[in-house]
Amino acid sequence: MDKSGDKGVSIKDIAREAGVSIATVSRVLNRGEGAGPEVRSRVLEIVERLGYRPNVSARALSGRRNYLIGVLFLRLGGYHYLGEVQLGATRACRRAGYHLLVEQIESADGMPSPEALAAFVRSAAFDGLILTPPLSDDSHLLAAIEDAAIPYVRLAPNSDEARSPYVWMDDQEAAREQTLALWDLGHRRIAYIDGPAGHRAAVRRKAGYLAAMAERGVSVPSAWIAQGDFFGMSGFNATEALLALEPAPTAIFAGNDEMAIGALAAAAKHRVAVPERLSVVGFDNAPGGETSWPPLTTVHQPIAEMAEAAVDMLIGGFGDRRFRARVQERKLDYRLVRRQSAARAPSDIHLAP
Amino acid sequence: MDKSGDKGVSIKDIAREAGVSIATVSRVLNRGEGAGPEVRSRVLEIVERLGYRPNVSARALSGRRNYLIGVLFLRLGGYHYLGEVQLGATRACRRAGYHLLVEQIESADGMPSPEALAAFVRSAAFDGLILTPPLSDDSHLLAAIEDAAIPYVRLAPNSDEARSPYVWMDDQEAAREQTLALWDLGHRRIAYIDGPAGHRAAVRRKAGYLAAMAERGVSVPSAWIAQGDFFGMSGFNATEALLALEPAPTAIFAGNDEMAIGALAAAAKHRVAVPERLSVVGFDNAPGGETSWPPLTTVHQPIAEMAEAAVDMLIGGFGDRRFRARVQERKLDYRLVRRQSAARAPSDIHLAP
DNA sequence: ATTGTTATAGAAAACGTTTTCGTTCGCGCG
DNA sequence: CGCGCGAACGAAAACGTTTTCTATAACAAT
Repeated sequence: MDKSGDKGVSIKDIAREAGVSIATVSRVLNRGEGAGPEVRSRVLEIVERLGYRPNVSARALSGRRNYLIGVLFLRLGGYHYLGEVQLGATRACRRAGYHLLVEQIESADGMPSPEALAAFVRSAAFDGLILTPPLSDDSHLLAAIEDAAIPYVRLAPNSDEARSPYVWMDDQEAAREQTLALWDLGHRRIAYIDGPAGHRAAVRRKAGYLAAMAERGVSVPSAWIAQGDFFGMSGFNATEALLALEPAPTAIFAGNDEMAIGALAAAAKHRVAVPERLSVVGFDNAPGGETSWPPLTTVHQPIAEMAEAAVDMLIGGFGDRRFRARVQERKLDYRLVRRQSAARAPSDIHLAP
Repeated sequence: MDKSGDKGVSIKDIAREAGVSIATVSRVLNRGEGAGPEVRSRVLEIVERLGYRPNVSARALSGRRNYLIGVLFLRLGGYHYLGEVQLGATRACRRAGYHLLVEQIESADGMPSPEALAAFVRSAAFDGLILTPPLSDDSHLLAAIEDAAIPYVRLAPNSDEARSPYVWMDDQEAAREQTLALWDLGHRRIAYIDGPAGHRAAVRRKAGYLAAMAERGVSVPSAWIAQGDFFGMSGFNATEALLALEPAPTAIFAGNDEMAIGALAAAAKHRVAVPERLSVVGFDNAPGGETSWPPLTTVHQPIAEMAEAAVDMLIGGFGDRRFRARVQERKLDYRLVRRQSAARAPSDIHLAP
């Protein structure tokens, strides 16, 4: 099809064909201006015809931009979050001609070594970085990135909000609403399964739960709050403990869907009917919640959209020298997803006519 | 800490510090030879001390290599596969100093447009590509990649095995074993939920199921084979249909775990006790299978290891001009995971002493 | 008419490597 | 003693861009 040699067509080929210098071609391509309209359209036409694609490496080497955005990810729970972030970020990158490099950090214990993170930050020449929780709050990492002077946007940071632009969702308000919805179904003994300490989502969601309970004048016994880690197994274990309580809670609010699904499994094991005797609700709208039995009532979190917004923010800020200083913030909406794992509290039956 | 200017230390800094030319430094770094032992150790020491990292772009521009490997992924079911592939591939890349670019292809219907794929292949300068199913069998894509002369390794290809190196697992044998295990538990009416047409894993697993049934002299009624698409919901629907059969199957083998979990949900909905009245088994060892109730009997597929092997194969073949021609193949082992969703067939009870 | 200003466009430097091609030097061999 | 040869290393070209600097032309303002 192409009569050219072996490797791709370069800017020189375009310049020769159009009878102009490579500088002109470059100008036309990067900023529309800087060339006469006649020359511009000729160059553009030839670029199209020859299927010219700028060499990323050369471009990176020469100019400031690398057209590369990195996402740092630490696995915590399943891959749903990762997948969605990646989907949204890829979308935004493609739109702007950028590429996405996702690094999944492995760590035996909770946190990866600061050196590993710093090494990664320096290893590739990113134009910008997206940080996902709980990395959004890793101060070593933040320092390393700032040291390298790389612009970054955080997803759902839990602290130091003024430190960088960020994208978030009101986890606390959503959890409050979710709790209140249980209350309105007649539940009074509502237990909560917490996520890992320090994780933003965990902290905020618990705060929302507590706020709702306080609003209704209930003081929450510490036994009602079980510790989890966002993995399904912890939800299972926590629920077994919660069900052994006397009196047992009539509803369990799990900090994320994976734990909620674990809770469902524990209830099934102990033959506690859901939602007849126990209501279970989660948070995230993870895919497993649709095909659990009963299907899970949860909160939809627009993860892909958040990632998309973060990348747009990042790319939009590239011209800006003082990007980091001028902190922007973008808040996205949640949505309650009512399925069948939550229903009226059993004690309510006695009150029925 | 570092007394240097703003941006990183370059090969020139090393050369100056060591009192040699940059050519020498480059030689020392790339092939250990080409310099005297005294000079070599001096250079190495300075590199270490100054924390020098070669600039990827410059290296890419100059040499042949770009130190970049791409993974093409089309979502089918959840993100478990993607996450694991990415984890394994990242590991292998990091070991060899490469970077990984994951592209998640979106598509409304089954397959993405050939143009979109071709554009992606050309867009970034990959040294090599990893293809995951079902993209492993997309002939348009394969042609585009070969046209661009990019080495590639396929994960679990379903056809044209001689076309490129590939990594696989014996899905068929595993499915056969899984089916036989159900047989040995006394099950005779074993139904199967198939994956999407054309998907290698679906095809092979079904073949294994059929082979096992044939081995035991059972002719499988077409009603026992339900059509699914690897998403959980399809397993749910298929199971409702299967349970309505007369006589109903005593065991259901779902082509993947997500569908198996859907099957569990359908059983729960219809109050069919698992595993007492119905056994359900899956395939993949996805995370949701651990926290379902009952925990799912399945087959562990070493996805991360397969991806790791694929990347190693790719990088190992880079020196090799005729990489594609000299087809290698690497087979990894599966492992049956026995949990509690499968047990002796109910009819067996009558045969008990 | 002269000067200043602006738009257009080319020449060339710069980016940080790898690699090719020499040059120098020491040394074994005739 | 002279010659050739290999090892060690430096000079410089090349990779494909972006960007700065400069030159020219066109045109407005004096």
